[in-house]
Amino acid sequence: MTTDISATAFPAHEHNHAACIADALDAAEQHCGQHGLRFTPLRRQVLEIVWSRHAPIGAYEILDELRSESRAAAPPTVYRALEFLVEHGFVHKIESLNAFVGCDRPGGDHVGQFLICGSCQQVGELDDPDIAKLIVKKAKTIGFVVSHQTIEVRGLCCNCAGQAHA
Amino acid sequence: MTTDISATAFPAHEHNHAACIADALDAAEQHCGQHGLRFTPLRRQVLEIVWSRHAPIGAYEILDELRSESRAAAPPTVYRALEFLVEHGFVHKIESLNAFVGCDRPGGDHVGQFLICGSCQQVGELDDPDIAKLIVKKAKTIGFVVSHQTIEVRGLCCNCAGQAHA
DNA sequence: ACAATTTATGTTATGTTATTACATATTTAG
DNA sequence: CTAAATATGTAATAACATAACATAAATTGT
Repeated sequence: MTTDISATAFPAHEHNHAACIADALDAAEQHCGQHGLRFTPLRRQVLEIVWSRHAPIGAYEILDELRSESRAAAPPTVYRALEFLVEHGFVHKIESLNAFVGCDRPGGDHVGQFLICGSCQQVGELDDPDIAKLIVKKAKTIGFVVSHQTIEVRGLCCNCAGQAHA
Repeated sequence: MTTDISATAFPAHEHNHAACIADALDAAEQHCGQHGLRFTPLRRQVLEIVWSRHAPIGAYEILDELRSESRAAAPPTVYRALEFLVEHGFVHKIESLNAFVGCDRPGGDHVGQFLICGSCQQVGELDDPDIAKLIVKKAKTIGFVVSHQTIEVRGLCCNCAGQAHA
């Protein structure tokens, strides 16, 4: 069993979140530099807003935040920045919430398996090749060829599951 | 490997679709009878519309269809019927499409694993306990307790994958 | 059979999420 | 330094979903 847990998996309450943000921005900046992508001020600003917490944020909340940071913005401003960030793996969309979370592993070719805590709303990301492979294998038994997987799991995170019976 | 393929998995073009619909309506009616649920004319009508094809249908398309069948309807009419149908497992929502597909196995306690063909748009449903169990097991390794899984897979179905290199 | 209650549906309005279309500005390449 | 490509600004609207309240129909207890 080769479980590979992302660094975004349910950090403790007291963790140094400023460092999370800085690391994510640095990783994005580096990736863009290496791949000839333009990490513009707007894109950086939107990514920083997405990373303001480890929980999904909606496009219109990002919009409000941009405006409160006194940048002219309308929905396309946000959706275009998100499109870029999602395309290059800096952000994932949580389909079942119509909201977005940061990802600290640029490149975007991995399968995001999201664990969404119903109590604290935080999202952890499992990037487990065993799960991905099993799905490909099972789909193949009925002749289905997989190109992309959306996996979003509800439940209680390690922090909140413990408190439940406290 | 105990793959359990749903009857809703990519029927051939020539299949008897009227029978699909009839079976689904019968199954729903029977389930409701056995569980004291009210399978009202509206709910039956909406379920029938959802079953009109093996591809997801949006709420507003259902609404249009209802109106064309000369029933007074507004969005809540549709969403309330869908809420009932989803709750009891007659219909699933495809989160990544904001659309709905029929399910022929009432009860609703199974994990729906959806295979969405990018070519013909049809949706097959895999209901594979191995996948579900593996996800629960992997989540547990980081202390996450699973309550519900959303699995939506893109790719090409058995009919369309073959044609690709034709 | 009838009133009380619950459940389902009708109706209007509005909230939320996302895109189209076109103008302007900025960056990159020749 | 111009031309082309890319990114952003702006206005309007499309697509998806729910809130709130009125009415109708079915169920329950008497």
